[in-house]
Amino acid sequence: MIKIEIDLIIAIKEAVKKAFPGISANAVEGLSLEVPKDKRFGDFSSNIAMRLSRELRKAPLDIASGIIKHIDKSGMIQSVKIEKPGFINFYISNKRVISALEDIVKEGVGFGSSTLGKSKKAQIEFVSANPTGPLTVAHGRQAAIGDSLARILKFCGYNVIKEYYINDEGVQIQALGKSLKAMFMELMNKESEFPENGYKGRYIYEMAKALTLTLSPEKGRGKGEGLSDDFFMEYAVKEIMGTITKDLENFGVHFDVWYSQKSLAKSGKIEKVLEILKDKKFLYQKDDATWFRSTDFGDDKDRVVIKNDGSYTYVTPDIAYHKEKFEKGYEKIINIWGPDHHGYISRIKAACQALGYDKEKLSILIAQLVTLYRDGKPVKMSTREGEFVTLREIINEVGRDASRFFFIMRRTESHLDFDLALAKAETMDNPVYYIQYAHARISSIIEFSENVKPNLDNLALLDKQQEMDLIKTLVHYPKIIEAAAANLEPYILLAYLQDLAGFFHSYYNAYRIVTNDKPLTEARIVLIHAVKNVLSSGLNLLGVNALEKM
RNA sequence: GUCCCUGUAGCUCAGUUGGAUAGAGCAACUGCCUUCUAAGCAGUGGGUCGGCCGUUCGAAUCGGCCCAGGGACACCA
Repeated sequence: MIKIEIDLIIAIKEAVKKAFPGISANAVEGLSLEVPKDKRFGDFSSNIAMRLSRELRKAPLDIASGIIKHIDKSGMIQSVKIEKPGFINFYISNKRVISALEDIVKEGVGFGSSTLGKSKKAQIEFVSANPTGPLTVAHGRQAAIGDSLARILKFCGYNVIKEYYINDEGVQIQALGKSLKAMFMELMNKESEFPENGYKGRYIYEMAKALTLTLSPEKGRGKGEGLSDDFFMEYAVKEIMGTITKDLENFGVHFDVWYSQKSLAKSGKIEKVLEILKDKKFLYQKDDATWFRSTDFGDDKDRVVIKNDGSYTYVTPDIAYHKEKFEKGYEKIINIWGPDHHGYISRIKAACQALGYDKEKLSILIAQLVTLYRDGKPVKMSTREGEFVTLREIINEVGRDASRFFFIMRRTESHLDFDLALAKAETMDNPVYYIQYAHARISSIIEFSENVKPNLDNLALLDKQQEMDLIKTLVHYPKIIEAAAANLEPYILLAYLQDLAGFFHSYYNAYRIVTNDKPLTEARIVLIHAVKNVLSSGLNLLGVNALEKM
């Protein structure tokens, strides 16, 4: 909560106690203010009068007028008005707004950051794409959201670890190895058999082609004899993980931990977690398989953890993996999954509860589908068939900034239409440039006025409507950051930056920053510096560059 | 069939967790560059918040029942 708000709430609480001495203590506890959508209703609004109506058995309007009699209107408050049903609306004085700007300037680049997270350990696992092919648009969205979220949480004082879970074993990986082998054999004019669930993408061909060059006949295995399935499998995983890592780095996404499922399997942790579940009586045998009683925790049906052939299902290692997350002491565990994993939420949460962990610490976000539009038509995709648009292609086509921005533009759980032409357009249609342009414009003005020093002494000269709007918007930045963190939604920040940029463009067109009036210019330069700082801070949290020139 | 998500302006979407006359961008139309970046600004038009009922001071928001679209319902990963 921001300082003005805290001061206001204290003032209201005192006024309520003075106006209605007999009021119960908890009536004013947890009192919060609202920022009205419409400026006409003031800078902050309170519904306390309506809330107290029942307890006091009085009309909200009467309660409101009783309260405002006891509110000190000197200093921070310009005026207080009562509106129809019983709202009390507060209009903050210019003086108080300007002192808020002073505080913002003094905080500098740290403005907006907080210690809300209290250095608690947080882990965010995202992308975690199977190494069976290149990253696609869908992964791009998860990468952009996850990385931005990590930055925001860090800004809020969390100790954040970004983790990628590598699914480097299992049926799909075997199919990948076999696909590569088949392609390699074909290129060597040897008999080959393409697996039923094989991967047909162009990247398979390219890997096979590269192998034909590196595996020389002199080494005695050039024709493919003696090359095991495992060899091809490991080779393919290594290669693909290499390109995935590179793509992510190019996208500005850096992971702290790469967690291999294979290593998890080798560690014996899967057997251990099964033992624990068994001891707790959450496992039973049926049809030669071992089942987990996930229905005890609200899942639709029980789940198989050991198949009748003795192998594990997909969830089994994942249960062990999640146990480890809790064991490592993370207070906030965030997973970002694709929509196809929707059904797994309840079973993973069930497993965590069965193991005795607090499921509230685990947030599983589903990053909904991305529909790519090219020339107004949706682009169809299928990984198996090799028909897909890769993240790399998107970055090459529209650039890193625009792609990150577009991926974050909508709520995580809502479908996203990604229009390639729009993202690429360097015109006013494109919202990325709108924000970057505001930042570049400010840089340009600052450069133009390099002989003018920002001067805090003259801030009282700021009295224009647009100036107050700008400062009030800046004041809300910390609240926005908190909201984005609390809701795990970076788009809240993005929308705010659009607003802020809008207020700046408006101001810029209404008034000149640099004039012959030196004190006024000094004050305005202070203001635009503050705007620039917040724009750059916010863009940075989204992983988008704040450009000095455009 | 069961469960989950979605339904708000011509299009793409917000709506501060129940607040006031429901907003933004795009598209359409009208203006603004001899002065700090026109990738910008100012303005106009555009709505049965899918429908009905309920909860209360107050509902796009909460509950129930319908309608429409999408997704998930493996001893696949």
